[in-house]
Amino acid sequence: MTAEHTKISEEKRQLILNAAQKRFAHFGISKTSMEDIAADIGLCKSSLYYYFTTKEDIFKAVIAREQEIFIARMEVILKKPIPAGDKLEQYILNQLSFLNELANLRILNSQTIDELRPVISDLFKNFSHEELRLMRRIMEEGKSSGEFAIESTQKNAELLVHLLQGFRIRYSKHPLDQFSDAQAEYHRLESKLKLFAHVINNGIKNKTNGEIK
Amino acid sequence: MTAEHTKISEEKRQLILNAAQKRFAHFGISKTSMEDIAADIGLCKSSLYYYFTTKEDIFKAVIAREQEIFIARMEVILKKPIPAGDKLEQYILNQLSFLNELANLRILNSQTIDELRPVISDLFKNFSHEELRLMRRIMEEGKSSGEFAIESTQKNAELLVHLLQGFRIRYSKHPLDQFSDAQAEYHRLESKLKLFAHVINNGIKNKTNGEIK
DNA sequence: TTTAGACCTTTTTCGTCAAAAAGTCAAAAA
DNA sequence: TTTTTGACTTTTTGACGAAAAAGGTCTAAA
Repeated sequence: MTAEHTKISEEKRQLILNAAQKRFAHFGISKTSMEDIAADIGLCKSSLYYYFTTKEDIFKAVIAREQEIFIARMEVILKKPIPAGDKLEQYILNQLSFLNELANLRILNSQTIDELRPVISDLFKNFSHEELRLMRRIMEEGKSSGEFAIESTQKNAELLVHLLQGFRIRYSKHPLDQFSDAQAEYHRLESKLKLFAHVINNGIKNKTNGEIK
Repeated sequence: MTAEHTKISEEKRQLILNAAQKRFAHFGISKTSMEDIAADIGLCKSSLYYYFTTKEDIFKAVIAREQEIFIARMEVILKKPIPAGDKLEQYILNQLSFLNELANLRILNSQTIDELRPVISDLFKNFSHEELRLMRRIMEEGKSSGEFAIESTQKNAELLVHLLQGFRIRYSKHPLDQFSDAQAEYHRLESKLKLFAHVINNGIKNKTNGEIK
């Protein structure tokens, strides 16, 4: 019987992931040892192997959890009884929080990427697929309601997802917390995302709804 | 008297840059020695130091030249007697060739980036500034002619440049030549950029011109 | 079911040293 | 005067092996 089946085990798994995530964010993956993680929650190193098979497994779980949280939050948005354009805007604005979390995790740190390229690549592919699924739903909804004037929901969804992913990468190269005032930077980024949502919405909407920024 | 002042010198400088660029593309920066570059054009290593102060200097010059070529090509587009929307589209579509050249140069190779982070950062900042200047000109032109319905030319230009830069980074992570059929991948990317141009154009244009994809 | 300690194996780290590459300079060549 | 060179010094790299650290396994015990 594997550990995940009991409630207690699942809680401890989360504890381990929390500790690992903090360590990873502070020191990076390679500078975080299994002993460190174990010590943080008062366990012996070998106990971690009861819950996870390898260190890489823990890393994957940390990222996957973060991605699942993001996807879940987006699912909530998709279920709201609001126009597709508004959903799109909220989706775009939510990049902000996700961006911060990823940046803190230093997944994008090039050293980390070199070490774990295939792992990250897999996680990224899967996540990308999920994002695309959500975005396509927004597109389909907007198209079938006549709100969006688009031809291919697939292509438009792909474009948007890729733009957002590029945006994330670009901004995680210039992390917010480093230099300038983080708060100000945050607001600047937010207003950029708002403009982005506005332009895109304008760009794919039917010509009936008219106001311009 | 420095070397750049004579015509002969300038030509030799370009020869050196060509040789260096080829080497960098093939073997990466660290695996290219000054001797290699010199030998390629039948010179002695120490002669290179007559034209460039350091190896890093050569690298910077290679990148800068590539960026200048891109900027110059965009300047040509800006001078054409066509609507701002068409200029914008052409600007966006030209990402494609630039992307390939950058990818070939392996600037984005993470090892390289780690070695030369501050250098690249500087070059990137300057280039970013140039791009912004060009994009702002397109925005201003479109706004003053009434073609674009935008409020802040600065903010819209910034948004577009950042989206394009993100797009470039994203796609250079998945280089074209590697796996799948390069030709097919190229066309897919091109059609994505076309859609991008279309959506953006639609998004910022006045409501008078109406056709929808 | 969960944990810890002993244990083994693999990976990193660290020092050292020789080779390679970067960079300097005065003199020669054009 | 501009350009090139070879001899030179300084700095960086890569290989090697020993020691330390970290990853991972297993059994006994709580």
